[in-house]
Amino acid sequence: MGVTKTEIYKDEQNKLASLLKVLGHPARITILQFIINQKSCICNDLVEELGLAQATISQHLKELKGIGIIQGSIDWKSVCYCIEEKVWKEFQKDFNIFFNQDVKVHQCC
Amino acid sequence: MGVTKTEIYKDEQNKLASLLKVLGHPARITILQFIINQKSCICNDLVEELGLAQATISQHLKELKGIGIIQGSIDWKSVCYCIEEKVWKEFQKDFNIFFNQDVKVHQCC
DNA sequence: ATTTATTATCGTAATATTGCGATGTAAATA
DNA sequence: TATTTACATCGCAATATTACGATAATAAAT
Repeated sequence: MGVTKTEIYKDEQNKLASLLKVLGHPARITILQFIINQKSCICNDLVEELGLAQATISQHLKELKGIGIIQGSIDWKSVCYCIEEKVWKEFQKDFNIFFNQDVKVHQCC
Repeated sequence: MGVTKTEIYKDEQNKLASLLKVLGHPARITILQFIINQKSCICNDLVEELGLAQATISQHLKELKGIGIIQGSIDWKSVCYCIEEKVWKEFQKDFNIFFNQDVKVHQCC
């Protein structure tokens, strides 16, 4: 075993879970914050900032690109990574639908 | 290797990431939704609803309890799982701080 | 054409997660 | 006391993730 049984869930649940999973790593949270804070969006700067190997940063960037939340465009001789606003806003919406639900307490609690 | 280097990140980043990681599984999303929807909060009902083994459900519930988002109290001869409202609201706050940031686009994008 | 700079990918070792059956535990019931 | 009910925990096999060094790949500079 060891494989998540995605087929037993609704698409919506699988989608939300996979977004949260990608965001559920401190390196990727840090990368996103660094990009958002406008300090820079160059891969090498992230390597210096985080102190992880370049291969590792590249791998994390790939996962973030995979969910579409960032996008890389060639700028001079580097790649500039930016937040993909449209996708970011979709995520906000998905998260809000889930987290801003009315949470009622049961009788037994 | 294979170990996340948590020591290189800020506590805040590690905390947010670990919350998101726990939520980043479709079974746990489904369990939360099921509890929220008031249908039931008994472990056995979740076993039937999701179609996973009882041991597996129990494990997922343990992880959710671990971040404090749910709480189990003994009700008759079962355990009633409920959303821990205070923690849920803290999470909402943490997530909103992160996701509702102003996202500006760089010059190069 | 060669070198340099920047990023991506490959292969691998260490570790973590997922899911399950088997077993343990605790309380209610017969 | 023995049995049943409802969960929790253990131990395991399969798979996934994390991080890294080495090595492409690409484009600019020399």
